[in-house]
Amino acid sequence: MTTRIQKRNRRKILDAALDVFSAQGFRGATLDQIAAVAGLSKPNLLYYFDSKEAIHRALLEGLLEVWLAPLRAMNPAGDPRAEIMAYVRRKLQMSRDYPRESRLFANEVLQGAPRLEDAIAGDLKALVDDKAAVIRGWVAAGKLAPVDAYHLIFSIWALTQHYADFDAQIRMIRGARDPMDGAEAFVETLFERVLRG
Amino acid sequence: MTTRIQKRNRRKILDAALDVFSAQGFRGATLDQIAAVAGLSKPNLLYYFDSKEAIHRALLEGLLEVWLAPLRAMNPAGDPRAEIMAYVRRKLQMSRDYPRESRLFANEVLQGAPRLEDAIAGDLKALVDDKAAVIRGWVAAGKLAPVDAYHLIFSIWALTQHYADFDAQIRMIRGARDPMDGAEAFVETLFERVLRG
DNA sequence: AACAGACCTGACCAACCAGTCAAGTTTAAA
DNA sequence: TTTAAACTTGACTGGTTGGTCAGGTCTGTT
Repeated sequence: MTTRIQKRNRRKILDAALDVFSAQGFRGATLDQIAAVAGLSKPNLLYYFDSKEAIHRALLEGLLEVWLAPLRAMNPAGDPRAEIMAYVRRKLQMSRDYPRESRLFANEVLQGAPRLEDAIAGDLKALVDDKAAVIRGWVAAGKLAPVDAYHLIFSIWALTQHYADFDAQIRMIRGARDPMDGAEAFVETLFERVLRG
Repeated sequence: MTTRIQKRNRRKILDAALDVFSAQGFRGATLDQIAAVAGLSKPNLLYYFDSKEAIHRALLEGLLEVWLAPLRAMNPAGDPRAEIMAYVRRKLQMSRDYPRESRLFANEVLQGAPRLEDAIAGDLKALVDDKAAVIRGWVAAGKLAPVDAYHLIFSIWALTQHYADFDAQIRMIRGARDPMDGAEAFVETLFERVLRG
């Protein structure tokens, strides 16, 4: 049974942890920082979660489904180009709406994904293999320009997540402008040309 | 005056530091780890470098020029499409040859580029602004399909560096295969289609 | 109001980590 | 071979950090 207070505080902790972990990485983040952002004391954090690891694990677990949802939504029965473009658009929207989540994953993967190995080698790989097969099917049926399915997926990840993950760099280069200004149009045009063949 | 031993040990330290910093980030790396990889004692590291910061700074300084070289080599007097494709190829080659360097930068930028602010807002921005102007010139002269210069450059970075930075993820999904197998062909085809208009 | 359980915290601890230092060993030039 | 400078290190220090705990306060139920 979870109380009203538990719900509120767990949410506060996870939100603060997302702030700090995504900006500093697991090792760089401290419980004191997370506690300060959450507006709670450090021992109180550890009243709700067993350890720093446990907070991080809870974050990743909660996020994984959200993160995979856009790819999962790709419909094998739909129009190939429309389905892929819809996926691209959903991913771009996620970079805009959830940059912290993107950076949390990026930090993790960049450092060898020690805490995501099971999820990536399991669920994620299965999903990608599945959707890659769908794309290969579309190509084989002549409904799509010939394209390597895995690299197509990787390139969608690379382009969409770049805007969230390298936000600091883009800001410094583009100045005050919204870092994603024009990004959607560019990326969509790019993939349209790729899929047109 | 630098002795033979100084030269060898500084090189050993920087190579070990590149290993450790690129895999763990600045905060995650410890001098003990770097010392162990370098095969030297921790006090000995600090005999050659003033601090952990100083090692990191030396790495970044040494790398920046190498990192910017491919873009710098883009020749305004050359053939637009050939110049851009040559840049793409050089960047891909760097992802393959220097993945640790790519991850070192990625770690840094991901965490807000605190130690690279000057370099990014200075040299890098100036170079990108310059080359973006060149690309806009090519477009204006009708020598290149209309394309946003900044986003074109960002997309080249995103796609090429993704293979180095997210290597762990790609390995887990693609298994034993070389993570970059087919990447060159895919990325080159992609940009050829983008530039063809 | 009284009670039980949930919630919260100051003070503390052990491990870790960057950096110091005094005292050694090695190197190379004379 | 001598010698001075260059190099190396075990032992240490002070600060940080994840985590504990005893004892407190708050909350909701009867």
